Amino acid sequence: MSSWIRFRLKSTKAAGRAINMLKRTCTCGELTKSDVGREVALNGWVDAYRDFGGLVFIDLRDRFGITQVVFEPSAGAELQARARELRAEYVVGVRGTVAERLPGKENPNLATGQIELRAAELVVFNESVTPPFEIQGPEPNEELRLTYRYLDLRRPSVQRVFLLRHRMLQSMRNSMSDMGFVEVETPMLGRSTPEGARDFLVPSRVHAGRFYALPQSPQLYKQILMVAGYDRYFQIARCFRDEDLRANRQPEFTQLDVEMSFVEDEDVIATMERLVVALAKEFTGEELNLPLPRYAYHDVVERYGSDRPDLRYDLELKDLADLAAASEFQVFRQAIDSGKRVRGFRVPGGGSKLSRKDLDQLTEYAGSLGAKGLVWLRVEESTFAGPAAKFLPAPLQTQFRERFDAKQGDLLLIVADTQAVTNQVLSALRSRVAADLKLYDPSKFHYSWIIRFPLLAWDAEEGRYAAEHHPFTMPLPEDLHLLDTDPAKVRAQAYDLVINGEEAGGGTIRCHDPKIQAKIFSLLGLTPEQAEEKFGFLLGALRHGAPPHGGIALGFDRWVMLYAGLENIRDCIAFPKTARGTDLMTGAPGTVDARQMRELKLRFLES
RNA sequence: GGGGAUGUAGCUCAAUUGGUUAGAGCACCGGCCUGUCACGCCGGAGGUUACGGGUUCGAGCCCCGCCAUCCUCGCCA
Repeated sequence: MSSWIRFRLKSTKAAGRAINMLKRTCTCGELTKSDVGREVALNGWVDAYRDFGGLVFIDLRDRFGITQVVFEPSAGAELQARARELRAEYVVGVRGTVAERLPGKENPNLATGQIELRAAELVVFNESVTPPFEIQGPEPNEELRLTYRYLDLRRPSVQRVFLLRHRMLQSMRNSMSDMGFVEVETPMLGRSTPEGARDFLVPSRVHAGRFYALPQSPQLYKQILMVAGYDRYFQIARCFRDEDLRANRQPEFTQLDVEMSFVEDEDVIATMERLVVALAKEFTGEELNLPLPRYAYHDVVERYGSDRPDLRYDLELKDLADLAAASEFQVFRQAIDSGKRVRGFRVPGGGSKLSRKDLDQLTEYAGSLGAKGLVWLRVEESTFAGPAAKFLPAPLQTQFRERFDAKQGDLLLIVADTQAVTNQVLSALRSRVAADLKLYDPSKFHYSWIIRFPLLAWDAEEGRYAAEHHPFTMPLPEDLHLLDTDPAKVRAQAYDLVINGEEAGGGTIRCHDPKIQAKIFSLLGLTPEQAEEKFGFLLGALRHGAPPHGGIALGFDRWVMLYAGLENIRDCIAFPKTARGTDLMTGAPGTVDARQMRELKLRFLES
């Protein structure tokens, strides 16, 4: 039994007894044979009732477990009659004696299956209308689960997730504190800053026409805390981004936000690895070897088509430019001639395991991601099979074989297109094929760091560079000279933690050198005046004695999702939003009345 | 904003090529039952097939529109 219940039981003993209150002495998950003979009281929800006329059984449920209660004739006709009225999800208190079950009547599926509670007193705290779905029944559809979230959250399989989330939160907080980090809260009502995602805005009543913005992350505050000398900061921070949602993306989410002073990237990475090792051990039982593998951004994009590759399986991409150029196959030739790329990967055993229909579906999938086609080649004893095979003469087929180290029964998947499209399509195909063919153990985890991201990315639409991470990132020292000559080649002191192909977190060493910062601003198309206007408070802080500093933010929800074995981030957020940002339980976002609008001096424009 | 999937009883699902009165299990209601634990047995009620149009002798099924949920591209670390 958890200690807080014992504490409450003691502390309330002397308090005045409310009428009809029957306080529990135990939870529904803890009674065993050693409790036989005790008089106890349980509180909980009716999970199931079985009425035999002369004998009534109730399964009583709370978050600790289920205990069978039996109402025998000897308890009195009146008590039995009232027990017979109980229905699913009624909330009751039962007092009685713990009894050993009759021989042969034990239930091995219940932790409490050796005993039952012989009821002597029953209090119905509350009845329940018939629930829209059964708490222990088949999984209702998600729309219904979110509408009746209070019932969904009552389901044991869901409670398991939130108990895990709680324990991970506690463990993380303790680890950070033990490593000397100070937890500081930063504001939710802040100032809108450019760059990054769209802000959620909150209108100011006092200052009509002005708005607060909910934080996309505590980024600027945590840097200011470093200037203020807090040295090691962390926060379990709620962040808000008003962008379209995905299976792993919610408009408000929780991140472990970290910042450290007097550090280089190695220090941040090493510190986070200690945390990852501790959590992995506690919640997955796995002992990780340190350091975790690290890959340079350019290498993983080349080898896997993604900056967050799922490395639980191999399926490494190969470049085929030279072979494609030597072929007569128009799809390949045209791609090469127009400066595009031809790349692909080998699926071990895929030639025999994937049917023609599977391959057609993969082709369709590739098309939906922007590819004009998908070249597939089944590797046979000495030849290739597939629509494109006839365009590849035997000597070239041999070279393909060697390039992929292909064996009979394998499958080659090849895409000819731009760098961006081949990346996108091939990385998506990698994960889909790996999942379809079960090329990895879904209960295992793969952790890696992706490092040396580009500092800047060219934004064709805006005609300027945009910060790849954020505008206060420090370039790699050896790339500093490229800021003037070839800014796109400058690599950043940036690092992402990737778990199973999910971006679990990312961070950078910050730029505390005003000269370098000024240069970056100018590349971003910001004049000193504009930079001052937008980030003045941070720049001001950086001029008042800023230590070298850097940090990271880990996506906590995604981490819980992975460790809970979930495929959807909503399932580890107690009250999540739908993909369109609504809350089906509360109806948010809702309208507000005219008086609130007037107070804020806002008017709704019909679109 | 684009692409895709789904929507049938309270829930989970079925319903041949467009063809009789849209079915099953669970839940619900009534009855019986002293050892069940997915209790069992008997009986009952429950449907605007998301919604709005259309085609057809006839639509759950085909067409158009629309709403909701999910996945995804764009977007977003």
